[in-house]
Amino acid sequence: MKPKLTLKKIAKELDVSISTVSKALRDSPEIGEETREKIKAFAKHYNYKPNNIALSLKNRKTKTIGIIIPEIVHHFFTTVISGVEKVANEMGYNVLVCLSDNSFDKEVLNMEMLANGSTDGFILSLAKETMQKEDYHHLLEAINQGMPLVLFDRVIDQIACDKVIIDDVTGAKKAVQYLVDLGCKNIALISTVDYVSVGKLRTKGYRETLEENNIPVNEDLILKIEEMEDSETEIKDFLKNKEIDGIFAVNEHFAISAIKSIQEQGKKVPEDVSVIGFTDGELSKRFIPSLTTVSQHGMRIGEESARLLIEKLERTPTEEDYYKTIIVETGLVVRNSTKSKK
Amino acid sequence: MKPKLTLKKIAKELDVSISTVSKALRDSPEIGEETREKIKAFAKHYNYKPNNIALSLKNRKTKTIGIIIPEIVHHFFTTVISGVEKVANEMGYNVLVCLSDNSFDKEVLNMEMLANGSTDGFILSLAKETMQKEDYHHLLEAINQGMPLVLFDRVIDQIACDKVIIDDVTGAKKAVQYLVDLGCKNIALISTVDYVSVGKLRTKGYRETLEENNIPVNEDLILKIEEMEDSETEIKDFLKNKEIDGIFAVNEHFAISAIKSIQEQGKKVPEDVSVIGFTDGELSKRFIPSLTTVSQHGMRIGEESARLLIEKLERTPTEEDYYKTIIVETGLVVRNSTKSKK
DNA sequence: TTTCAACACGAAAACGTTTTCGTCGCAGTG
DNA sequence: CACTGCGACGAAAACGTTTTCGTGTTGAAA
Repeated sequence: MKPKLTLKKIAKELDVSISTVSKALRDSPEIGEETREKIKAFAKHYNYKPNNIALSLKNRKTKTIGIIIPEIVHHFFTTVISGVEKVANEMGYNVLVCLSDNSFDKEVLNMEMLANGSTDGFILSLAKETMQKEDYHHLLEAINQGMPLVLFDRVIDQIACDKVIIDDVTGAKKAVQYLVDLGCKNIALISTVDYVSVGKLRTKGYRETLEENNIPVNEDLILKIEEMEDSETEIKDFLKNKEIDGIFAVNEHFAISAIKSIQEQGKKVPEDVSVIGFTDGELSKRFIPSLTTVSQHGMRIGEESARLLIEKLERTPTEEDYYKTIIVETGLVVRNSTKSKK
Repeated sequence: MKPKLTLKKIAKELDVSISTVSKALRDSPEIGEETREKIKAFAKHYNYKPNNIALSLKNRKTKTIGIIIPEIVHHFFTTVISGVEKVANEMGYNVLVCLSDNSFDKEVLNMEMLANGSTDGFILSLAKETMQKEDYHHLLEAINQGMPLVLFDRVIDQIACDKVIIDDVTGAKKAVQYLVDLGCKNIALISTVDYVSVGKLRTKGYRETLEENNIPVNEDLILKIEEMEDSETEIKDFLKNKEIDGIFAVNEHFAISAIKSIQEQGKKVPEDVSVIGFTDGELSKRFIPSLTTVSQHGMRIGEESARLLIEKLERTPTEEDYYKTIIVETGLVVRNSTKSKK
């Protein structure tokens, strides 16, 4: 086990000064050709790699970006990570991934851990608990310390920073309109509680579409779920004895639970009931019947977030500060959980 | 935007020396009570946090561990990450996640990125391409530089380091034996190519179990899949015109593709064919019929890996080096893709 | 009054870089 | 010969810590 090679060791070995070694390796014209070649040959031969920690300290930047997500089980978030990774690595950045487990405290803790030098900036999707508490002091603090912040997916208006979102309202509208066009008259909505912005916005799209089509909104057909754990039984109860021919669910899991319940009732999907989910994950593809979903392009979201963040990181400090919000459009992926259009 | 508070600034502000501030904050008895309290009050009020980079440089350790995984779409890997995160955070470590995308080059690149100071040690599951090339110089190099390494899931014997694996052979045996006990006579195996150790070992379990039950192994009933992309059609072709009543697949996806194909043939699962998969992911639970699977406890694997790594990191250098291999047992989760036992 | 601990604090080195600013020797010029 | 200029290199500061080793000031003991 040989300890890592440093400039100092090279310098001693070749009997020159540290500065000379540093300059030679960076191709400074100050150094004579002979010495330069000698040093470079030596460094290459012994596989010298500069120590990133020292560089970070010197440059006051780490070339890594932190991404904090509420949960990794959602396939959506994993595709976002891939997108961030892709762009970040292209630009020479590392990516540090942390999980908040939807807990406010863990989110704060994670940010504090990363803010003390580990990271140049953040990409994050807020924990459910955070949105509930509406306590954003940790975000403000980061911004205040000059750490750029990009919010994605679960964002809030109150914070001034770059944001990458999908158009939830329009996405929901596409889905519900599709159901209406299919001839559905009684369309149920299975959503999350309103403090998750996603739930609120998709609900909005649902309502607006119905109104636009002169279909009265029946509050009995709207279910708001608080706890993921109980969702399956809640949905089952909700669908009991209801006359519906269409369901719009705000995520895969709800959609699938709904289909199961429908089938247990002896009805068929899509013949009797058409179901559309949100978020195009592995489940949607593989489930039988495969799910018609609103697809949000996680990869794109990750890429855009990373680009936004790195842009902020690399701009000269004099440049004007202004914040962008990028909207990544959604698509409707039609599969087998909806009737085919005639 | 206020720049971060440092010891130096506190020192200047309070008109003491840097050393005094440092000592006061670390409760050194060298410092008089009055000064100590004054400094601590000031630091707390202005929310001083030591700079991790500087600490890393000084201590020559970063308190972060890097985890490199081949792909994140496998739900299994995400649970491993959670396990690592959990233990790591408990012990005051950060976790840096990188994806190799199953590419040898990306794996090497990632390791090089992390090895230069970003990380104290590695937890990794080898890329498919790496196992194919059998080129492990990057692993050896890391070990050589004194960076502990823990391999999990996809491991190789040639490298001397800590390992966390599941007992693939036994896991496969459990599954196949279960099928045999169900009365299946013609059990097919859908596996990956042999250089993925997982594929090889599970195949071994399959063969052994059949032999133990005096069932001849029929090579025509064994499918080895190279490319995930083509798996669906390959499986469909494979299952055509075959008299089988049981299938053991080495992962969820293969199992589900198999079920789909079976159903398209007009046969029923589990009435006509019982199917067992490997890896208990979201898909297995949600699919209809829900999948009977061999469950490998990713969370446990992650936890054990992290524990192993941190143990190595924190042992005093004089202690004897020796390597452990931890085997995390598998379970059989019985669901609806297999006939019920009579 | 001198001497010596004990106390409270500061100076400086070290971690591994980069970069600014010397400095030294030598060649060329007048 | 005296100056200038330049090529080639080194010293040192800086990034933010921790820690070792002073050092100056007390108060008390001799």
